[in-house]
Amino acid sequence: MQQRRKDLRFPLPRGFAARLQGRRVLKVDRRAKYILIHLEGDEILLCHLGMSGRMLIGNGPVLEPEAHDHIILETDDGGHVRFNDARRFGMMDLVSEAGLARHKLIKGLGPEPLDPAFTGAVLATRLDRKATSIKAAILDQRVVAGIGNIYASEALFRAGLSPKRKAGTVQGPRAEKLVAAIKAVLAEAIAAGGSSLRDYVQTDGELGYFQHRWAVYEHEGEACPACECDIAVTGGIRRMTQGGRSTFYCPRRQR
DNA sequence: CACGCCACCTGTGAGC
DNA sequence: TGCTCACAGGTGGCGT
Repeated sequence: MQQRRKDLRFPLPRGFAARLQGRRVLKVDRRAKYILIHLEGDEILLCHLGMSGRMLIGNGPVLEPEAHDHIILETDDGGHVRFNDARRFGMMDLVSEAGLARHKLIKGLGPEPLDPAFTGAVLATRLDRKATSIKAAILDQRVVAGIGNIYASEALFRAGLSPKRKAGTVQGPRAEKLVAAIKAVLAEAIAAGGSSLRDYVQTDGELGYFQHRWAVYEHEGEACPACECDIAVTGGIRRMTQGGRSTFYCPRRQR
């Protein structure tokens, strides 16, 4: 294990390298956008990729680290896993199994969107009386965990809901429809290998290709795939800024 | 407490 | 060609 910086977004924990040294990996899973690497000895390596972070798996030792290779995990078969993150919005921490649910980055997280327990009724309850926009609400990891800016626009488009709609009004059938849309968008994106912006790659180095299926994201001015309307009249897909983030939507289809 | 906004950091691409 | 500037996938923290 090579630790090439003392911090990522946050300081790495004291004794970080020593606490990883020689630990066998028991399993890897995740909660929301956090990767959980469970290690022998009651230690979980908690990782978040931020916006630009990548885990790159390679054979053999890392002879010459590349720019922004911050953490290099060496495996006992002679291979390695590099955490590379140009923007350094990613983070890592170590936590015990019992401490995970109480960890400050984990404890407030909302339900997993792909969990069968995440239903329209559950979302409706969590949105009840929320004054903020539905776009901001589904991006809020405390409301539902794991939806990012691209999939928020895509899910609202599929559900036919305006991103500007007050979150508290998404109740009953609207909440059911939104939950179905969120599940469908995420499942399809996972099956397609994720979305690529610029140089995003999967662990095998291939580009994700869900971006080719975006209906609205980065399609400003283009025809809405669900409308028959004349683009010369409607202007097609629109882009606006909400909370400093881009939102793409069809004002005719989404209400 | 709920909400809106900014900062964090670097790379990229557009515009001049 | 080379410079400057706006913007980018996330989220913690602060002010209101």
